[in-house]
Amino acid sequence: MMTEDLLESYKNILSSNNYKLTSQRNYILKVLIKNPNRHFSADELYEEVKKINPDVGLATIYRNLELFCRLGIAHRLDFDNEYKCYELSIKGNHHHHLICIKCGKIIEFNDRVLEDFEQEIKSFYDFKITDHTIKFYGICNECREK
Amino acid sequence: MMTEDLLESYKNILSSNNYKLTSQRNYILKVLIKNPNRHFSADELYEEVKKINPDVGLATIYRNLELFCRLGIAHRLDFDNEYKCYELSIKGNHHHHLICIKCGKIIEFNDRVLEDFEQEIKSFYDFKITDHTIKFYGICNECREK
DNA sequence: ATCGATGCAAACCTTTTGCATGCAG
DNA sequence: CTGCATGCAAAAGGTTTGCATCGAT
Repeated sequence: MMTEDLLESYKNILSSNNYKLTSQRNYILKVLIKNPNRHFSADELYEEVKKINPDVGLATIYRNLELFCRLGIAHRLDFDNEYKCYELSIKGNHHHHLICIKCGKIIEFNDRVLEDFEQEIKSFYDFKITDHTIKFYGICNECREK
Repeated sequence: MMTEDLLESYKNILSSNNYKLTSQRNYILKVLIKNPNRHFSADELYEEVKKINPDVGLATIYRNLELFCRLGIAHRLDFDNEYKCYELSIKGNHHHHLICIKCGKIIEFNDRVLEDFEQEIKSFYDFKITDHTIKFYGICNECREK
């Protein structure tokens, strides 16, 4: 999907849910779309958006990240951080993380092996799974060589 | 393993690493051992320990939770909370979580199916895995019936 | 014109830190 | 005794909120 189409689809989600298309929301979405692999803290996103529009408020970033999560446009990532991180929920971009416990580097990987496992859990625990996250902790190749 | 043995083994870890066996550490360990299935925030643990010894300080709880994690006695859980949660690292108690997105209930489950998958990741990404966490989000049976 | 969205600053909440005192080894 | 551990209070850091104003519809 092109980035313009992505932006349009997110705008559609906003307006069809009766949220206004403000310039701030536009800027925030553009920054998120331009950096699909980045895990943004509210403050990092704030710094990026300020480069385009220096008058944004940090509170607006927080309020909209929360809104985007509620609308499924973005989602929170739970790392060991002291702060919350977010990324866009792009279909087909489902992935998980390898987290190096030495340098903190995060490697993304895709998986397709968990579907059988999910089915087992679903029947055993009577729990309808809608999403999952997997994190592997370990030592990356660079840290091992040091 | 009996709870007394557990307590002793944790005390051994502390003293063999030259940390003192203070009454506060003793109380904290006892509360954690008495509630092996509970995910404690620092404040919740503080409240429990205060029931035994009303003079503990919250800072002591924080300092010791951090210490216990460094020594492998406990570990952090990364849920969607605003605060950090901890639980004991009991051998043989490795488990993962089903998290209901409606009521927030957390169901623990064991897994033994990921070993092949880990091996694949290890060779493909050249990443030495030492630990992993899996979280499945969904709707539990009770919430589905409502 | 209306009412939601924003910017700013203050408030909030969890976690960390500095410092004097206490106590385990 | 010695130095780590503690309690207290203050500080820090991220996030939320109140309120007046702005601007999308």
